[in-house]
Amino acid sequence: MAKKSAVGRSSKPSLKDVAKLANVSVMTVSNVINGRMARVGDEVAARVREAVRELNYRPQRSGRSLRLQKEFALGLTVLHPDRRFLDDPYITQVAAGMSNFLATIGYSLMVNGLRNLKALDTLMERSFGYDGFAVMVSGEREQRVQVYKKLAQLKLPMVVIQDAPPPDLPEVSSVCQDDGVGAGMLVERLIDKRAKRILFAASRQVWPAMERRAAAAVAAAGKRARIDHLSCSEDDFELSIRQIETWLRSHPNTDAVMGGNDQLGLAAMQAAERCGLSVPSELMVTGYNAFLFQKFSKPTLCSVSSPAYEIGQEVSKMLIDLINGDGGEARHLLMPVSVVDGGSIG
Amino acid sequence: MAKKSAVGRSSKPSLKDVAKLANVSVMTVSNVINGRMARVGDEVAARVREAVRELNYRPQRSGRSLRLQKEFALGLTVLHPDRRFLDDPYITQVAAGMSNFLATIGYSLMVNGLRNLKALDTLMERSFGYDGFAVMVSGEREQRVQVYKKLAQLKLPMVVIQDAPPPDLPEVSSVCQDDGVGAGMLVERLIDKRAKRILFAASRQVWPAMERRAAAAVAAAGKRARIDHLSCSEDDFELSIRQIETWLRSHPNTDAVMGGNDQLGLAAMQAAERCGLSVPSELMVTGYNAFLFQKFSKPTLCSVSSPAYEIGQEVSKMLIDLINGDGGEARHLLMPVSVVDGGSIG
DNA sequence: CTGTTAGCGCATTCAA
DNA sequence: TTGAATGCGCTAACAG
Repeated sequence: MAKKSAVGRSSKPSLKDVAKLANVSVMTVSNVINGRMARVGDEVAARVREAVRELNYRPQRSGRSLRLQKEFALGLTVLHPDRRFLDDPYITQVAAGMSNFLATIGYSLMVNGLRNLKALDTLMERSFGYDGFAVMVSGEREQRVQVYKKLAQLKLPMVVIQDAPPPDLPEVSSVCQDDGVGAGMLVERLIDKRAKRILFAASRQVWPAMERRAAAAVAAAGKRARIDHLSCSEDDFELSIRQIETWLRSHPNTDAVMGGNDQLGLAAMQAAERCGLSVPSELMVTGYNAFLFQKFSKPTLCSVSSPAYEIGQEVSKMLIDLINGDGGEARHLLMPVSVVDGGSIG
Repeated sequence: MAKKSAVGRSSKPSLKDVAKLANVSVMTVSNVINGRMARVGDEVAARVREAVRELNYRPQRSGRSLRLQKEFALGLTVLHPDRRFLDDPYITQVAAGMSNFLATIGYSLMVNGLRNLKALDTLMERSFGYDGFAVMVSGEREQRVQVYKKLAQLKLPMVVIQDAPPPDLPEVSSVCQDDGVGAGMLVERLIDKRAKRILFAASRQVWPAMERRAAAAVAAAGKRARIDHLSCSEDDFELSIRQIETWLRSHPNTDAVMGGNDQLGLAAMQAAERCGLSVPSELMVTGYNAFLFQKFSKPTLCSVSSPAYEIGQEVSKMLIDLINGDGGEARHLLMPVSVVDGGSIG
């Protein structure tokens, strides 16, 4: 008497069930399902399709994955201390871009929020359900590098979003938007309008892209204008306003505030109002990324449009190429940006 | 000579590789990995762990899934015509709540945006990588019901978010926030402040929750106040403002505008300003859901706090229970809400 | 054109 | 305490 494994067969129908009902072999069913019609006669195919419909059969991913050694999914991993890691519209747009692109090729998107390095360790001990992943990391450069190195140990195709991979990981690709140019264009506009002293208001939680924007602003200003820096609480909007307000009161010769993103730009608008400064005549304000918020103020915020959605698409394409072995060298994509006009600079 | 299958073994290490290196059987490795220490000697366990580290072994999900007939993942499916289906902060919070809860039990979250019914058909033909899913659907009730019925054919655990499942699907659970109470409380406040005529500004893209808010407002007002309705373009903020502005100009006796969400509340604030109406003395304004936006206006928007994040967590728990067979009857959870004060009603 | 065989990685069962 | 056998659902390769 043969030994019996105790694995209950799935309640879901399998190829075998369909094959039995249609009176064909499992391979024939597989061929029909996967559109290999050259290998199946029309009449048989019809019978198979009928059986599929009758049983409400749908291929099971785990079997296919095991056989083909592919998970047919990509991951999006975000390292951010706030539990609402998905709240940032930037991340949201990247996720939508990835999900929509992947849907066209039968892949899925798995999202992962990690609040700290410990969560990363936990994640890494587990098995993964994807063939490659994109990663967005907040925090200081040193910590970010640590994260990238750790993730690289997974030996999975990986693309870094909005940051430069560390130099000792030459095989890792990246996609960034051209924030150097974006911030530079904003500074030019402000200087054109005779700004001599500009405050760059960043979020306290460091994002690499915001650091780049700040650095680019300084570089673009050169000796023509002075750029000050302030880091503001990110999750407490009221606090951000007060921090900028305090700064404006103690530095009354400030001509403009550049927000590291649109939220901070909006905070600056309100800070100006509390100081009795009219925008743009007495204080100019800019934002960055121009998602939903950009139009929420009056006058509307001058900002820079972000290709975050397109970044999601490009990242996905790069990962798919890497998975299929068409990757070649690591690529570093720089997506163009453009200024979105708004009354906040006149 | 034995036939050889052409399936290349994975480049990733498997239990077999670890077993060979540690000079034990695969089962011993499996037992160590899964913490079944009662079945393994300490010395052997240490040897296994060393081998695991050396090979950088991580269990492969596909094998485990196939064996246990579980995918260890849940899905979040959103039906919304905009490609930026994830942009709404509501969805974002639900996703974060799900993802964070699932991370604690070793599950993953897969997100799916569907722009129309055709995309739904495409999705349904494919194999799934999850054991159950939550669904948020926009559109008219009739279309929504059609979607729920179709999805129910998957025979997977399913929970509807922010809508009532159709009566002929008694096995489907749901989670809603108590928008009847929320909208009612807002109306009470407005009537307390002597509002007689109130405009409810909804988005043109129908969401069931917004319909409920509108209906609850009418019910709460009774004969004490008149509730008018306006549907506004959702993605074009400037257009929303103009639509509300037009309405206010032609109905000067309006006392208050209730926005179906905070974006619409903000649009109403700007429309008021364009009409020269001061808020709240000449026109009161409320929003709904109180995510990021609520504080963006001056005065801040009176709104209703949404437990969207908690909904994400509850939905996940319900789905996990259903998957584990602890489900019992269909449950219909109603999450409490509370009013968030703001200067926009005085 | 259709069927048979084999094995992907894992965990349950039973034997040693 | 450890090992061997078995099969979950699927598809490449080959045989008929």
